Amino acid sequence: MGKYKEILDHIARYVELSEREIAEFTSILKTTRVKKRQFIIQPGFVSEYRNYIVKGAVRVFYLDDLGKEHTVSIGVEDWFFTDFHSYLNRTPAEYFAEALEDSIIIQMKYDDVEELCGRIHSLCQYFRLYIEKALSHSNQRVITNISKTSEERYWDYVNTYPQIANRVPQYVLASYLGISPESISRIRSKS
Amino acid sequence: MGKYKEILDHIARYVELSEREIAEFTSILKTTRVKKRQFIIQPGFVSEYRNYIVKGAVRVFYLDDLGKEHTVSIGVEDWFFTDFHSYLNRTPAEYFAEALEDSIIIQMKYDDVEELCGRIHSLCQYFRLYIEKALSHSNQRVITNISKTSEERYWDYVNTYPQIANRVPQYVLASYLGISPESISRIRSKS
DNA sequence: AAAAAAGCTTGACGAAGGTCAAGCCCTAAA
DNA sequence: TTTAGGGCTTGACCTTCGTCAAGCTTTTTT
Repeated sequence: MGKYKEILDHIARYVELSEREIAEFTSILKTTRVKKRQFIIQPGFVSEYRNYIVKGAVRVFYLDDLGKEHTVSIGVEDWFFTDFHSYLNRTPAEYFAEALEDSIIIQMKYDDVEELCGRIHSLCQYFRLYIEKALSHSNQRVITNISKTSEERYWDYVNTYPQIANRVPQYVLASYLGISPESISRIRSKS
Repeated sequence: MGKYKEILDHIARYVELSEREIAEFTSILKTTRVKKRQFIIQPGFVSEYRNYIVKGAVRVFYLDDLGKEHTVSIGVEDWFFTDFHSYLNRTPAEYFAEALEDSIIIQMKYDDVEELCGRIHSLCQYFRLYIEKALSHSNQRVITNISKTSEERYWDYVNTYPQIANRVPQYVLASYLGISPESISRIRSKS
């Protein structure tokens, strides 16, 4: 079971699973390798899985009517991602998920997760606690977006996630923060 | 138990609770009445409760360094609100929650909710499912904020929540959408 | 190693929307 | 019914930031 060490450690930070529960949980997992620039989720197809990044980096983005990209999330090791709306409602995705590097991800199907959460209380607890944190984080992002200037948002991000900011292309960061790449360039050149 | 009908109906849309579980759950609930303009959460104090609105309207907002208000959420009947970060971490709140009308809210304490979620599987399921939906919604709001113009955001909101838009002051809606009240006024006068 | 693709920078320009200030309107209290 | 306060509107102005275009640098591919 060494191959699922990372995700099991992640869960262990929230709840304790028995040997039997671990076995049941890992039985629904599937490891997938993707190459840089490969899509894991595409509009039109249902986002069947919750995806956990073991190694690499992935961004989720929305392509608007004018062809502009808007990044929903940037994930590296130990992050989950999916098109949540598509995943929860089994409707076609509206977002792309694209590997920014060659990556290894662990995937778990909606039906399997729901079935296990229905049977295993501690797993249900884990997902509840994890998602609550994610929600608090998402709320914070909304407020940051409407209350701070571009420059503040940029430096906040770079200071909070310096390793991610160095790792992803600047235009990805720009579309995550809602700033044009040119403006990011100008902000950087000021100092 | 007629007094908890609304919130129990809300839960019943996600999971089924036994008589005994309903009794345990309602035992941790407390009903509070607040007057218009009264604060339910204030910066500096821990947001102890998850709050459910039975009747009335409440907004949660952040006051920035320059004294500008930024609305995190606008809730009416059948909505939950809290300062999630404060509630989850038992740290002082950063947001205000203010009654926009005389309101009736149901409150449940963090410790009580956690204790019950640890014991009652279906309640844990309920919160998990509800929060997952809230997260998907919050993600959507982030994307709307960075990808649409002020005018689009305004009309989207008014079309999606016409009854809320009519019920709350325009400056509240403005600070929710990240637009100045003057601009909202101009957008409206165009048509 | 050469060619192509992807990403970053800089400048000129313009539009969207914020700020400030004044006045109006409506509700609720005296 | 008058007055005060809260909320909304309108105008003038100005700042921020996005767009377009061109050139440069770095990375990837053949």
